[in-house]
Amino acid sequence: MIERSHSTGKPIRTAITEEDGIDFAIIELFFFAYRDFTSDPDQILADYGFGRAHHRVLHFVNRRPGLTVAELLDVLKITKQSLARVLKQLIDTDHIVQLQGPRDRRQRELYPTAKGRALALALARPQSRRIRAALEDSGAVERSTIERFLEAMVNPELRAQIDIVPAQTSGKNHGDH
Amino acid sequence: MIERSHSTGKPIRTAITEEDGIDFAIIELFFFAYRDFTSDPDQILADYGFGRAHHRVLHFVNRRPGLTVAELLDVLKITKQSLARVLKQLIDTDHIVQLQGPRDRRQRELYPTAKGRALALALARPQSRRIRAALEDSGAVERSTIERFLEAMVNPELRAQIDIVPAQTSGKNHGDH
DNA sequence: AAAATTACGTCAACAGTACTGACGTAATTC
DNA sequence: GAATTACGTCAGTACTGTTGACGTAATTTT
Repeated sequence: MIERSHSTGKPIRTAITEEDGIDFAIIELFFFAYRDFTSDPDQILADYGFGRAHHRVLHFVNRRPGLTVAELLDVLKITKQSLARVLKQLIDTDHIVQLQGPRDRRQRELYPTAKGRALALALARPQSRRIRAALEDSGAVERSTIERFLEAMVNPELRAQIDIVPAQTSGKNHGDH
Repeated sequence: MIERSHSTGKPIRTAITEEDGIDFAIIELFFFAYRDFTSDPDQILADYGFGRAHHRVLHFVNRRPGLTVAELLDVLKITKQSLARVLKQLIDTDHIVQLQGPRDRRQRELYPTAKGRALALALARPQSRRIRAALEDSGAVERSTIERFLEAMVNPELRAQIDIVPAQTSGKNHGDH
């Protein structure tokens, strides 16, 4: 049973090399780094019965208060139904509130509550700590260096999403009304 | 219905700032970068009816041919049952073969077939291309800089896993027999 | 003003990946 | 000979994601 059934391919016993100039080292490091990067908040989320999806929603609603459901879907690149369940839970648990859009009353603007902001901060804290430590531990690495590299890893068409980050308190849309 | 039921928290209208020294910028960039980084292979995998889990197994079996099931579980940080389905499919489709461990016959050493190696390479190619482009686009960033930063992001206890990477063709264990 | 479109919510059905806990078998170690 | 180990497998469950369809209120087009 363990001996392969005489028609299968032969085992290759040599490790895959950097042949063809493939950068396996960084590919693998990216996997390990992201795995551990997300493990910090995962533990906190478990106490609330939340998952990674809740975290992402909470993060972006705190980063861009007043964004609409459609905008959020675009940033997360998931479907309406996927968002619906998670968003409903966050609203029911009073972490997020919806307000009718002032210009277009069909839209729902999403805002964090004090509770939602506190949780977003609690989730971000260990991640930020890990980043700071990594910057220090890895020697004379400047923050901007990492920032530029990560930004360059993002699809060019989607880089616009990153720049939507609020400079101050302004918010890109309807600060008035 | 859209007006929150008078007992809910008030909306916070200001964006979360870098208050408390939280590095939201890099946190967010890491999310976007990883999302797009994994989207390349995801498209190829879909053609085979495989998912991201298959990719990870295939990657590590190619990187460390001859690793055992237990070692693989340890690297991936998933449970036996999670691995079982995925591994079975990869074996059934002749991407991976199992050989009885020479020292301990209870163990199954995992090896890629030619087919499995080819797929691993095909999946890694676009990711490597993206990394190279990002290194170039982001200016005078050295590969080693990014490598050191990512390594520092990994939990110290788990950094040992990274170093298991074969230097050449050797393999850390039983190259003989 | 009527018709078309848009923004959102929701229902149903399903897939992939992860989990826990339990049990069985062959091989190794005590 | 008994205990332990490595692996496979079964059952049941949870989370996050998918597609497709339908309904409603609000806005835009004609």
